[in-house]
Amino acid sequence: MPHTSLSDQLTASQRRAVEHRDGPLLILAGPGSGKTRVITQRIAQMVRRGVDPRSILAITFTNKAAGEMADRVEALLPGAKVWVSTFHKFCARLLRQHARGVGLDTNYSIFDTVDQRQLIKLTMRELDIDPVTYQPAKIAAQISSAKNRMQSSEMFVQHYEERIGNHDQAVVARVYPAYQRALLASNAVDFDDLLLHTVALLVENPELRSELDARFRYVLVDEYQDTNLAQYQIVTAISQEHRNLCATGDPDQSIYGWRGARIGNILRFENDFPEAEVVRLEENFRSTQHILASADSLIAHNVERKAKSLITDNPQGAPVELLNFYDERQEADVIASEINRMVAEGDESYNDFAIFYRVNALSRKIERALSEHRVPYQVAAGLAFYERAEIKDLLAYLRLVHNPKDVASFARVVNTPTRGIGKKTQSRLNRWASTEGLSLMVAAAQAERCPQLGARAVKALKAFTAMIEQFSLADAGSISDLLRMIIDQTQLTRGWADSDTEQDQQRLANVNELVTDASQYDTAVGSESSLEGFLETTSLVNEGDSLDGETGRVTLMTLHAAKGLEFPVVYVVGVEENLIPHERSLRSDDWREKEEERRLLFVGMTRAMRRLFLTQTLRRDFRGRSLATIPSEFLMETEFVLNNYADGLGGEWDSTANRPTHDEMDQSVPDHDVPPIAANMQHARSTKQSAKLSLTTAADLLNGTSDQADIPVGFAEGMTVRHPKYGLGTVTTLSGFSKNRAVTVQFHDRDRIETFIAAKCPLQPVGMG
DNA sequence: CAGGCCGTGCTTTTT
DNA sequence: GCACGGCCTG
Repeated sequence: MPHTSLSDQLTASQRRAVEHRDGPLLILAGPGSGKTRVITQRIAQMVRRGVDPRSILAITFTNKAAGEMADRVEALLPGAKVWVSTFHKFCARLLRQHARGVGLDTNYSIFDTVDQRQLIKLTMRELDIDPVTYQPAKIAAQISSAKNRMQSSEMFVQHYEERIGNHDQAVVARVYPAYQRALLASNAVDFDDLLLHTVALLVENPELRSELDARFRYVLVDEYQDTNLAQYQIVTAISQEHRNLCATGDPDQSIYGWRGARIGNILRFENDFPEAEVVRLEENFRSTQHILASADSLIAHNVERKAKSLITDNPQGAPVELLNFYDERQEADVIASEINRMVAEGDESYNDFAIFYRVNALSRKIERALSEHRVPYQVAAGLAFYERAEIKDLLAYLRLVHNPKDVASFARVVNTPTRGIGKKTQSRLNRWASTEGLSLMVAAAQAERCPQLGARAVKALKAFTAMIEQFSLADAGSISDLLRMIIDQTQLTRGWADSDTEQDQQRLANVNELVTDASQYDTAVGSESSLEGFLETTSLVNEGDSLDGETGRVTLMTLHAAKGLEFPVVYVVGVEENLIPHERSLRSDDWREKEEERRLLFVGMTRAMRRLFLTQTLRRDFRGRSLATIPSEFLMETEFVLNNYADGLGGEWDSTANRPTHDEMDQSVPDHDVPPIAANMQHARSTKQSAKLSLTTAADLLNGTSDQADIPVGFAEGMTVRHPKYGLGTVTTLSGFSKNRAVTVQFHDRDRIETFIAAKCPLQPVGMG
């Protein structure tokens, strides 16, 4: 494609981003603004202007994003050697070359979360810390979060000793250093370490840093709003002399703060690089005007952001609809039958639909309704291929062959399948190996020297090590053959083939798939074939990426998983207080957490191209109990028309099954009344009519257009109130409508924060301030 | 050493 | 409400 016509297809700001070559560049790209296209064209443009492709490094977070970008660059510049990689893969490569610099051997293992947990558990046992009282997963999370703050074990311990920490921190202060030592002894790193070791490498070796700075003269980072401290330091470290750092992202789509991502990194880009050019991509090519206006109105309520407008030439489209249901059963049934109706009318096909929810737990009831209504669907969740037990087992054999010090892999397979090396034997071997200073494999090979072990255990251990030692890539010839050899000798799949349980058949199929993967790898890399390379792809690649767009199925996923995708018709279910915003963010004293929740809903809404439905119910099952819900405070910040199904007049919903009669509803839910917001909008009940309706914000409704005579409105933010039990407090938030109007109070005594239903609580207003 | 029973404790999850 | 992990029994 000649580049004149190419530029013609770009908007003015897109062109500015594409044409920009030297110096820092910040691309603030709103949802659906053609960001990936801009980045890839920019790379192509740079190369056409004489930049050496090998001096360009493009970094993404996911393999999927990296793959897409690589494909698009390849299409524009066939054969160009631009390095497109994920952060973790980039660091893994760098560390292979400089492993010694951080105390590792080049054949180090990469521990995933499961390995990590296992090693932490092992470490805790050695420290005599009860893994029941202190859950390894939680300890692991705290260690990971410390690492995200770039707090080494030494720093954590020091920090802990300087001020009195709590019980958990005392445990972490003991486990963290021991865990790091165990990792080193295993010649292994966890995901966080890949980044941290790289930072250490760059800090401790100024000459390496400047070598990389010079080698990667042009650095592009996608989704910059999701970078954590370590990633930020890596990127900035290699952009000091050659300050051609191009950061792209959208602060409004930062939804991984809880994993250490720092929205501040993108917000302060212009401080870090004062000479930066800033390009805003504000034109949206995805959604209708109604959808964008509604999403924009929501996100405008965030304080921590860069103001950015969302504009589109797309048609106005249908208004965003808020569907109000009696309960989640009805919610799921109506969604399922509505999808069927729209498909039957020929407007849409199943793969045009997506259903998003805040927590995975919500998917179950939707899935059930979809199958009952014969709606084909796929769930974007479940265990990733490489996380399945049988795959991990097989890979652990491979890892142990490659890195015999790998404790997690040893522990995983030493008795899988069972070969008489039980827990007792293992812990005796552990203890002995650590006093003797031997790795587990070496200790097991000379188990007869261990006085605590019985003859049978010794025999089993020696047989195990002898078996592992005869596995070698050189002898097997290829990785797939090595895998076949392992499967054959270990009898890992014994019994599965004859078993008629679905699970065993699935396991067998998975194992076969791994062998197929391996042979594909073998042929793809030819003589370069190495255990290292194969293991690296399997530990850093997630198969969950391969969610298909053309399956003819409705897609279900969490709001987090939805980022970066688009669907013609989107349902966001459970837009209720405590779900989104999630209760945890409401309990937090950090207001930023609620803003992240708002961004999460924003991300969900902006996935929609033509139709967007938000849903809420009056009651929802929560941990086995059915509770009255409170509408999400975010609803008041969006624009929608209400389509009420909970009043028995409901729209198109005529499913006879399981629908509560009015009598049932009266009995079971004393406060099931249609809120005024709904009553006010009863004419909005048919989906087909909605396009004719005028837009109303929930806030408008709340401000008196509706009949609310019986509602106590006497609360305001900032007001001081008295509670008979909790004493004085200050009203921090008001949310919900009508009878669901809720008041959140921060009590002055201690840290108590409580939310009440305004109509029913014993709160006495005492005055303002 | 497997299979069942009970108690616990619950977001999100790019790598 | 359900899933996972630990513990106990056959």
